[in-house]
Amino acid sequence: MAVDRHTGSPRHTGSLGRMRMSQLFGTTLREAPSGAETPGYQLLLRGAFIRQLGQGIFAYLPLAWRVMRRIEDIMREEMDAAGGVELSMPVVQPAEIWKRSGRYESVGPEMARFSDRRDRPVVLAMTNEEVVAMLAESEIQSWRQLPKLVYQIQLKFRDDPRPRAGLIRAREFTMKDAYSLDRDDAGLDLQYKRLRQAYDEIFRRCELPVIAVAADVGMMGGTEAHEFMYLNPLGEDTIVLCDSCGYAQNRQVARAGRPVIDATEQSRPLERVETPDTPTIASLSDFLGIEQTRTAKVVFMATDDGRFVVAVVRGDMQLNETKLANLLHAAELRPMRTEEIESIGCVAGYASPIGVGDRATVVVDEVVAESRNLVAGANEEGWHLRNVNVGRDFTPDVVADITAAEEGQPCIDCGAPLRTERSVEVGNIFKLGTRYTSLLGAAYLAEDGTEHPIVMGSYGIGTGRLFACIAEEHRDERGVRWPAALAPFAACLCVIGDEGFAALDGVVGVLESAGLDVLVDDRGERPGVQFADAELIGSPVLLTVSRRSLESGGVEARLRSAEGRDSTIVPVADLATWVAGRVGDRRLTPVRPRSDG
RNA sequence: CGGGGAGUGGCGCAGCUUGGUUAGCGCGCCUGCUUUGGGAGCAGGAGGCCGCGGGUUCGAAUCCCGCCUCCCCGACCA
Repeated sequence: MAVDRHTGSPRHTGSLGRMRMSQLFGTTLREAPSGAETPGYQLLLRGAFIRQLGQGIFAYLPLAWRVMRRIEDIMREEMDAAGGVELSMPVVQPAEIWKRSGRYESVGPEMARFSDRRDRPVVLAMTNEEVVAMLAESEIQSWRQLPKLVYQIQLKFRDDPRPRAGLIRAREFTMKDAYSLDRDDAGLDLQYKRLRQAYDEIFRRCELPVIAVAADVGMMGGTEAHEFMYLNPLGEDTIVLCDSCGYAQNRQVARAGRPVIDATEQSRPLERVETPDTPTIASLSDFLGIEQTRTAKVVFMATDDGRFVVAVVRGDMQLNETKLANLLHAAELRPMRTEEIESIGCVAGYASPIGVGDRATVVVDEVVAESRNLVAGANEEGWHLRNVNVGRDFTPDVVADITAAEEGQPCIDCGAPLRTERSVEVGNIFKLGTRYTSLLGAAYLAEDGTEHPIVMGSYGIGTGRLFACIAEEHRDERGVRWPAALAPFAACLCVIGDEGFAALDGVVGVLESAGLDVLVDDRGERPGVQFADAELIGSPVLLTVSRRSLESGGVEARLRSAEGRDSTIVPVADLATWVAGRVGDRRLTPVRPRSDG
């Protein structure tokens, strides 16, 4: 068939039309738009996978959408295998249900709120515990109807104060969120464990290396939580790892082994010492010529319900605000303002918990409580106190671990030095318990006729974020190298010259009849342009048909994952087998339901 | 919200300090010819409220004021 590459008329007929490059929507870019600094994000923009429409708001163009659908299909298979059923819950929700759970007030401006035409307050969904609890209330009456696992893949909106790194932290994003409903904690434990396995399998099939770490429950509430972390410096979470025993926790909750403290040291008398110009621990230890471990510092925080908190940690350690907030059952902590600090009789930079009395809650870190004779402020500009001892000089309201684990500190389990890593949270699982179900009245009748609140769990994976992390993980300087199971197409076919176009139908035919999807570059571009775009798009198999390849006996084929550009000639008759053998994971295999345990 | 940076054809940038023809360059785009294995060559074109509004001035992309948007750092964040 003669093919006119220049008139704009259709270049092929029949089923090829589904996968012509000329049909795709979006232009590849030689340079990434300024402002995109994350390397994978740059490649997604250059390859016309995504376009930004506003801060944290993106359009997924056809290439990205094909990848997203494949990711979603993997998630559906694994969620179904874990016993889940898919449903869809509304994005626009009545504010009423969020008021009933108490989160309408507690989550803050991160939740988008507006009014409908009759002035009724509504919100955009940022997660769906309330809706699930309401559905459970209406649908579940008996213990016989439990357990359940429901999930959806659906849009979320969170008005994040600072979106960044493209899709890694967007405001609008899709998320797979799942919710388990059980009779009791034992049932929840079982589903939690099963979902954790399902998540491991999802990330394995997506070829994204993640580790599960124990995490803070945050705004979700509940008793236990794990986050699935992709280790990458562009992440915003710090996790604490022990290479020796496998301890892995989010820094928000991680504990480190305590330093050995000499408990036999005698308490010495309190002593005022003049220390001009020493408002920081560093300047204080320099001035007095003592280790920072011999000092105590005071951090002033206020809770969202207006309580003042004086937190005392050793000078060389950092306050962990999450630990402190959890300890105080506070939704939020903020630093106290200077005038507030003065109002409780303290002087910033030279602060002491001595004399605060009941004007604030005094929380002392365990290490400080056990140490003797520390140097602390004197609540007077330019003065400190030597030999401060907890218990003798002031009485704390609470003694607890409120410091952040640091790189190099001993592991609490095995004592080996801890390591910290930056990471991106791509999924999480929470044991919620009865927090939502009891507030929203979701209960069931047990075998013995007594009523109990349903026990709930919640499980999320950010699909857009997962997509972005995969692009960060699998790339080189020329583009993304998509895992075979996820690539927008199994193969990309570059077509060179009239001879290439003439052979096109036969080549694509054998691939299509083998069930392989091919993106045909029918643009008639020069070879270099086609090669560059094929590598940018990143399908696992790169094919070229041309006079040269045909004279050599077939189609040139190589793998996108290969380092060099060496290719082999594959006869057309063998092509389907060759390609299929190299994208084996791509055709999704049925997943059998897992047995429990 | 605080600190920093940037808005000029689809993308990347220059011009602005020191106001003055028709706002320029590379890539991309359109037409023609030549080309066809790693982002072609030649020729001819199209495309700009120079982010928005106000002000100064005979005259503003350029100077002044206000606002908006985007990016980075921090605060914040399931």
